[in-house]
Amino acid sequence: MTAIQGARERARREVTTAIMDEARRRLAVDGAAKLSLRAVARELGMVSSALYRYFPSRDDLLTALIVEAYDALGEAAEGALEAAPRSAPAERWVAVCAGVRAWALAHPHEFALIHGTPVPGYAAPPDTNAPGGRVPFALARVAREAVEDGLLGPVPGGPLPEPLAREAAALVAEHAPGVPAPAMAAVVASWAQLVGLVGFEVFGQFTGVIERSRAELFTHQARRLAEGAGLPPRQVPPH
Amino acid sequence: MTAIQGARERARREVTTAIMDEARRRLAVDGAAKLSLRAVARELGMVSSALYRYFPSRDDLLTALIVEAYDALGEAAEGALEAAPRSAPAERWVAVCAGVRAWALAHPHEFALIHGTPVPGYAAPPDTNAPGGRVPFALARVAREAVEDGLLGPVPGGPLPEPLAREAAALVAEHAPGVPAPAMAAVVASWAQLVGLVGFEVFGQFTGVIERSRAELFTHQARRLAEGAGLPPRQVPPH
DNA sequence: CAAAAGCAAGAGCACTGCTCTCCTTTTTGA
DNA sequence: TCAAAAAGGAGAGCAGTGCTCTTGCTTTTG
Repeated sequence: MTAIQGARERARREVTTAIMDEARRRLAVDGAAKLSLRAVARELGMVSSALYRYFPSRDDLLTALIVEAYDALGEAAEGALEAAPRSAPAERWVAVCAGVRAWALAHPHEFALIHGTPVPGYAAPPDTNAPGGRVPFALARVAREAVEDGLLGPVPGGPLPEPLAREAAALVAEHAPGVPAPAMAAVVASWAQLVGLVGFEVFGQFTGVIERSRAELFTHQARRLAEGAGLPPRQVPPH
Repeated sequence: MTAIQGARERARREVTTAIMDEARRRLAVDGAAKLSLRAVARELGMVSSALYRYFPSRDDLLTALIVEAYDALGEAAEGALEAAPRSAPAERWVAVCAGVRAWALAHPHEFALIHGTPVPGYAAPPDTNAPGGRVPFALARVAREAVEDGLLGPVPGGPLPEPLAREAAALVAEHAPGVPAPAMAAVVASWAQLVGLVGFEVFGQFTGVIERSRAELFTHQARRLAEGAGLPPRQVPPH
């Protein structure tokens, strides 16, 4: 009525976010695989066909939710990074890992959306690449800033085999200048292993194996991943 | 006609395995989420309702496929274990990891079935527990036999925090007598991290990051996981 | 050899993603 | 100012889904 730039555009934004809110809610009930456009529309008091004015297909709604989830997870990781003191790289690394874990446990269905089984026939569009890179970037940033501060120690595990050294060097050049290639390889692998640890918790695969000390096991392993990237523990033990 | 124990029972077995074969085939096409009983029945030249004589619901068919996949993966891991010489525990460990990876890459949809997003509203029945434990058991067996042979070195990472030490000790008592608790905790965590590494490859999350040296990265990390469990590399480097 | 059990077929229910046509409301441009 | 254009909503319809129920036929069993 009074708004600049048209009431219609504003209404469109509102309906769009209402759809995504409801979709996120239904995600937690039925899961991504059974996310139903009709159910979302019904809950919103609109007819299913009207929903196609906002999202051309079910997969496009999914894509929007995926991007949103990647961004939320990335924000959790980056937030944990900012909050940790730069002088203790290993603790920063563990903080990022813990941030990822906490977000995933609080949003299991959205975590499943981005790190569970990919929907067959659904190819993640390039829009998801940048937000999907935020967590590994946060890990790489810990390594990069440790290098800048002269806090990166030797990376255990010996020299990298040839093709891996080359690819790691390419990643270093593009995303984390100054970081040694073995540390970069460790960052990438740690990312996958971190998701593995978190996924086991979120998907309940530790049931009956580890029940009461999952947080401890996780932290313990996150610390070891940090070591693997050349980030020494708080005080170097005398050997 | 002539068979002992009835031709009917034999026919039932044949039809059951034909259904599972076709379902596995369709799994590779449409994925677990879109596995359709009707499509399976259609391909087999039967009507959909007839299929319910063999599997009371779609989820029961899924369960049968899950158990089968767990067993196949477990067999791959155990086969790799048997083939590796007992005198080199770290190499055995890496061999088990490589066996898991190879099977997963060869059967991505069946891997997704057991280590992807759990189907909402579907609780894995207890039948899946035993086959699901075969891979971690294989890893634990490497540690256990290394202990028996006096080949298990010190486990890095310092002492376990209290609740974790207790749970790890319980696992040791039940499944791997003689293995130190820190090594057992490392085994369990390695299992999750192994699945994380493999999952990233199978689900394509390394796309655009690591392309040509995934095997090298994987082996490198599997070796580090072995170290984390107290399995020393082939020759201890002089420090 | 009749009764019982097993199995296939088909119709039907309530649901899904998606398309198309109709109609109303809002925005836009001359 | 007012008609043309764009946008959105409603409903019917298509082809597909999991699953149930009834109807017959065939095999097994007592």
